[in-house]
Amino acid sequence: MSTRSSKTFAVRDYALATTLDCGQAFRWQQHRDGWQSVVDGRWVRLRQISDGIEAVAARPQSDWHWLTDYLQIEVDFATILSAFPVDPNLQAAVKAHHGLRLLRQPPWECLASFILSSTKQIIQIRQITELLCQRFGERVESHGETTWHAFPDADRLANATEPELRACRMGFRATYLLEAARAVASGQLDLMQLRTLPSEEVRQRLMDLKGVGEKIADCVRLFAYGHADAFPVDVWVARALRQYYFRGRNVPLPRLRTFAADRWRGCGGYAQQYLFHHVRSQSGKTSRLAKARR
DNA sequence: AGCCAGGCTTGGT
DNA sequence: ACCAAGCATGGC
Repeated sequence: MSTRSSKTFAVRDYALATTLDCGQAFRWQQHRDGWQSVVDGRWVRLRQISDGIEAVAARPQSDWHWLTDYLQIEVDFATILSAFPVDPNLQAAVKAHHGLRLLRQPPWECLASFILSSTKQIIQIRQITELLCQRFGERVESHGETTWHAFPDADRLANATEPELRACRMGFRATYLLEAARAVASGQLDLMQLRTLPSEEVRQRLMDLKGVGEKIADCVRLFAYGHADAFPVDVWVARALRQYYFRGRNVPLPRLRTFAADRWRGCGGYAQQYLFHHVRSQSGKTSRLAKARR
């Protein structure tokens, strides 16, 4: 078995930049032609190359499973698409963002990040997460100038104080994060065990936490546990659904959820990510156009 | 039921 | 330049 600090993964139909920067994970930073972050406590730099992804770690790795699992590079893209019902709107989104993938994130980091995400915009979630990692995460070995920290584990955060967390500018979310950290650290909530439980039960156990509603529970189901049916509905997805399927009518959230569950059956997760990204990037375009016209 | 709770970015004026 | 809106959860 080779142990080198860099490795090339052959993978087709993988839009690395879009995948890392589309609001499912919050710690990826662009660096020249690549992307850097900490995955499961290991610093890594990724770069899109022809027919694959090149990874550089801080030190030699005999086993890259931590990364291949995170990136889900074994997933066959065509299989995902073939599960979608015929749908011009979704087809347009898939065409525009071909190769956008879902990541498989470590459950605690995912849960904590999305607790911090409530009523926050992506850029702010990044800022809060960065502060949290700098102040509470273990320093990790890396290449380059920047210092990197692991995402702080639940034990560490369970021993933090609410004011310390608030100082990371998370506001009222501090109590929710602290409660979640204590539940996980004490073993009262076993995130590993959730892997083995049925979807509905996972959802319920997550929603038992204060600060975790339907949307955030579904984000964790989708991005950490890989539940293909999870369909988190945030403002953007709601906007996309109303625009594409209800002629812009003001359809209430619960109706949108049942609509999505019915339309995509078990495979709404990927559809949701495409709709989310598509409607967001279109919104950016149209507002820039509106500005340019003036 | 409707408002508030951090705070930072974006968009409209 | 300034000001409002957005954000998605729980508590009052």
